[in-house]
Amino acid sequence: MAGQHTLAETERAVQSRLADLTLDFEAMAVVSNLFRAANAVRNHLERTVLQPHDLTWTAFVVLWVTWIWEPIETRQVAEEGGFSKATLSGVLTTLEGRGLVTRERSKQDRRLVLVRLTPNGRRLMKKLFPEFNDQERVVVASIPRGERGSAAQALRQLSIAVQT
Amino acid sequence: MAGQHTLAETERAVQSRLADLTLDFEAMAVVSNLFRAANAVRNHLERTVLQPHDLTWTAFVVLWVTWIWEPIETRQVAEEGGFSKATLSGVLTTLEGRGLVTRERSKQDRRLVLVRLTPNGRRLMKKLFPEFNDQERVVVASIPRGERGSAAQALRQLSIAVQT
DNA sequence: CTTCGATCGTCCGTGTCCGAACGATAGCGG
DNA sequence: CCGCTATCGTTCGGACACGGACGATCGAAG
Repeated sequence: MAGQHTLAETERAVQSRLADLTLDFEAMAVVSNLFRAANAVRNHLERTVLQPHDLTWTAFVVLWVTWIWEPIETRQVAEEGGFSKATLSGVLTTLEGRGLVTRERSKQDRRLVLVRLTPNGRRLMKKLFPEFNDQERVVVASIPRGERGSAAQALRQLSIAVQT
Repeated sequence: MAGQHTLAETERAVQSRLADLTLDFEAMAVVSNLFRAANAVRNHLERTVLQPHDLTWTAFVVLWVTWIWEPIETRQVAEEGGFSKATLSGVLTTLEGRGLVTRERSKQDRRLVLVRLTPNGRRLMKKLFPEFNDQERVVVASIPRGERGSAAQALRQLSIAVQT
């Protein structure tokens, strides 16, 4: 939803299709801008930081979570990263093939699989994360310094509001 | 990034990996919560509104954009929806197969393809969009009424900040 | 010790999602 | 009117992304 039409134009167009219904355009604007922003920021970070290292977004998230919490169980990686176990399984196979992470069955509970970074993986993250954080700085530069905390809090509220 | 660790725990863990570097944790929190919120909201809307009608997120966005602006060129649909022309091409084929949209070559410029809704597609959207907007209301209910405008504006700023 | 329900990670099928390459078309300069 | 260059939508290959089904494993109840 990152088009060229203004909000007012969109409202007028929608209104003409559903003239008889009362709609919440403010809610529509918040949700629509949420996805527009998430898409734009993700594309920016992928282009500027991830693509030069031949990493996808999801692969980077997996590396990041593992880097911070290793050794970590796969279910926790999926939970922290916000995607399904099925998705993680494929990404882990890719990263394992590139020699960035290792899988290892837990001795205590042989249903679990522990994920770790290889030395190469750690070296990559030590170089990559500062670059990533630099670009995060660029992204939030448009929000006044004093409002960043409340912005993060409002976004957190959105997540909590829709949790089942 | 929707895990169980607190922000403070994460900061401490990251700091211990990069003790020698100055990082912007506030920027990190904003970006991370942005994706957490976008994912959570999308999942919520998919579950509550889209799945009962057997529609994916992207398919709904395509239908919505087309519904508002038809007839519309495919490049504009992709631009408004925030995905690539390649992605759109596949989704359009699916929607065409289900009899919800039509493709038509432009007479003026035969490189262009115009997209329209079928009567069935229009009927579906007329029923679906009010349901969607109802859930958008639920999502933003956690943000105080007076702050929704500025929240939408802040998100819009994020998109603009990373536009090349 | 044995059954049984719960939970783990993986696999499968289907549907996005993108960059790159492609053929078709348009509009320009000569 | 004829190449050149730009732009269009599609296709292709590879990597996500998810729900559901699966075998392996655990813990508890009997």
